[in-house]
Amino acid sequence: MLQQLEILKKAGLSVTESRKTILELFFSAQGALAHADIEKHSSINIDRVTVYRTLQTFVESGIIHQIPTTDNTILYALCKDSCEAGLHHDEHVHFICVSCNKTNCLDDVIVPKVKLPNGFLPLQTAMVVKGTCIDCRSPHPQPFPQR
Amino acid sequence: MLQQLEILKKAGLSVTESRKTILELFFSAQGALAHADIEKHSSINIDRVTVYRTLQTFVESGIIHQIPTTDNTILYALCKDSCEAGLHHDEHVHFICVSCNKTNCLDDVIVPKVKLPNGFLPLQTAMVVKGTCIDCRSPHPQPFPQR
DNA sequence: AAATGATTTGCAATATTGTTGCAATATTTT
DNA sequence: AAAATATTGCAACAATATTGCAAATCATTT
Repeated sequence: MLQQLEILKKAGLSVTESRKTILELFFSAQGALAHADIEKHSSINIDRVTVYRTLQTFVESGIIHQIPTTDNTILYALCKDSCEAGLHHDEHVHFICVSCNKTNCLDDVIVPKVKLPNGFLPLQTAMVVKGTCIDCRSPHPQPFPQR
Repeated sequence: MLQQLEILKKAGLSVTESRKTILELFFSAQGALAHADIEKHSSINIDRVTVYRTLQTFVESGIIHQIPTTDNTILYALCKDSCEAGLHHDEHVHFICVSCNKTNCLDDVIVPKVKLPNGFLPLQTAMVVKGTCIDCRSPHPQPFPQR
């Protein structure tokens, strides 16, 4: 709660109810969130348009980062420490569980550098692993699949 | 032309005009294609729905593979040799140029293995690099940005 | 604390994108 | 060539995304 406020201020953003609420949701979520997850969240009553604009603002301010997917959605997750506005240092691996459908940031697994052909200049690299997560392999799996 | 026909037959698919046309488009394209690229392609007059279904069929048959993006689209590109139906061996790096917006398969750059935390079981890994491609760094860049 | 100015929000309208059922058509098989 | 199967296009619909603008909220100054 205190933390959220500081994040917004540090990013130079106005502190509004919507932004606080959405930020809080990210903190309490166990994985990455899609636009639809936020919009349809039971305890939230924020206009679709505001959600779109808030997510965009947060990305531009380095508060959250995007995770690419192959299902016409964009997933968003909190940036750890210091992502500068616009330029994200989120060079960690993302894991999408095909069973429970949760997406986790593996913050400790950094994306390895690859050698590109001559002339290709990399700026940012995303790595997304699909598979089965630890919860779904443990003896007590989630009762219901998520998202 | 001959090649396209064989690909369809080998995949056990009916050889139809739509499929031949779309496959041909992939062969003549310089990069990956999104649904919209195909639908809006000048010389093509295929129903939206057919395009959706064709892309889905091609993915399931191992003819094309999907490339995840962070812009609410899915990109598709031809699979090189042997992708089995459903299970793709497209473990190469994809490069999205932030200047001309073309996406290339870097077929020779294979995705490195990463060590995941205990309990995480990987099935498939995607790696997408954003940056500047060789064409846009060369002395004669594309006159107009694409896509 | 109130007034001011700047920013943000929600609504409405619109545009774009994706899905489903079904009849007509095309393809494959016999 | 006819029968059986599969594909296509249309129509209707559903879901998702974008824009302009007035009302409301927030930050700043007094």
